[in-house]
Amino acid sequence: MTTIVWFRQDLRVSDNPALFKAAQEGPVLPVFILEEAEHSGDTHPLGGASKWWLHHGLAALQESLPGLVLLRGDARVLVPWLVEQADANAVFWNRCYEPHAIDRDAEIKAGLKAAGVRAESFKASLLHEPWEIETKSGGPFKVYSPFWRAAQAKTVEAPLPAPKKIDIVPFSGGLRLADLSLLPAKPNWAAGWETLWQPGEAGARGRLRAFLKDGLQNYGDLRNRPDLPNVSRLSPHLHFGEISPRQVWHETRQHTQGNDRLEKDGQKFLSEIAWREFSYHLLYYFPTLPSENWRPTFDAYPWRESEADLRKWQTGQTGYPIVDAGMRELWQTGYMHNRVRMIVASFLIKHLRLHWRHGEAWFRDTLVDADLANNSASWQWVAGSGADAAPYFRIFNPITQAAKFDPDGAYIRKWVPELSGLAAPHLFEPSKAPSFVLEEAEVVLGQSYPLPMVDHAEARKAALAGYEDVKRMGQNAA
DNA sequence: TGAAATGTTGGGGCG
DNA sequence: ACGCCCCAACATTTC
Repeated sequence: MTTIVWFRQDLRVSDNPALFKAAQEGPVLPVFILEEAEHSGDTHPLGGASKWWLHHGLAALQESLPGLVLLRGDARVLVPWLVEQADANAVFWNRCYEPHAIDRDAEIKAGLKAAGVRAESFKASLLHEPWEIETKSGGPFKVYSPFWRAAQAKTVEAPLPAPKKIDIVPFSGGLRLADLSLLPAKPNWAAGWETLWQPGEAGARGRLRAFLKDGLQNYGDLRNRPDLPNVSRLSPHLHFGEISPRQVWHETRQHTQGNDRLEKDGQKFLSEIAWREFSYHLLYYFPTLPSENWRPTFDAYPWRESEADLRKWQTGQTGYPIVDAGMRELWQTGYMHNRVRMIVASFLIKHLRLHWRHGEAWFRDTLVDADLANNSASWQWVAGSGADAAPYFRIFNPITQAAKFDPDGAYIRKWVPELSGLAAPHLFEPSKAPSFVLEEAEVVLGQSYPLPMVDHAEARKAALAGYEDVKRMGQNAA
């Protein structure tokens, strides 16, 4: 009476409803299937950084679940195949919400049921199912704040413990982790990443606890400071389900209880978790979110195309220190501080007028926390084309943003070391520094560090001018 | 979870 | 003493 537990984006044993229920019922065969884009039909496949994380996340899961079977290929084929091989009578999994995953799971579930095999899916990756939260008139929310209000009115279920005992069925037909080829070969751009990150369930719990203890105080303000350690850095753990939002929710509340100020910071932190929920809500109801403007009027925006400019942005050679610092942090660590994500995204879209899809694709390939819902919702948020998005005319000034949020320049100095000799005000805008200051700092603009690839004031004007087309489109439609 | 342009106010220098 | 101008400093509007 074996139950297959199909792991996907839920690489944990605690608060794992599919695993918990299966373990209660009897013998369990846990499996993870690496799907390649060519058979999954996924138009937004796993990026390189995500693969690195996945490798280590699976390694950690294998330690707590020694019988975890690894397969590679088409889940539509492999799940039924495994059912037959293991003579299983049920398959359990925790739900995913990406459009291609929904289609795939529905098809697999129908096939299993037709074959007389039990198939059950569970809520595990969200506080609330996208369809559990709706407006008074019965539709999806399109604005964050009322969504968050509605979410707060609901109770968040208590997390499940890890199963006391799991009777794991042996299976010999799986692959070794190395056979999944998830790690970069040469060049090994992820060298040293294991000192930055601890993928896996234990790492996730440790990160949450460290954050609550050392980072949560004054989170409301300090979370905007890329030079300080006051963000949780839980995003990759959440993406791969090494910790559940329920666990984060309850542990945060427990930690802050009774301390008014800390409770406020905790609430602010949970509201960021709620942005993740809102993104999933949007993706569920608007499955074209990853590729199409949510506001169709933005189709009229006159985007530029420039491989060379895109490359400068990707490699952190724009000549704007805060932008370059962010892009280099991303490349070197698989992560970027959220405040800086907004700045670099605004720069790509508004200063360079390159389509947000280019940014979405680059982030998806390079972020360890790349997440279809968060990534596409956030890019459209910055572009102004999304639901409850920032207005298009809100254009970040990369110089004042740097001065505001990296006041001492420590973040810039860390990631753009060729500017480390410059003192604070000049560091934000080297091109305006007097020549003797540059000389003193051993900065040669155009050589050791690029000149600004665009002029801020001009770029801003051009971006706003382009927006006129969008407005015109809106008028025509109305 | 902006920035820049424009408008308003009030203190101080000055004839 | 007074009006005038300049211009921070702050507020409001616009993009």
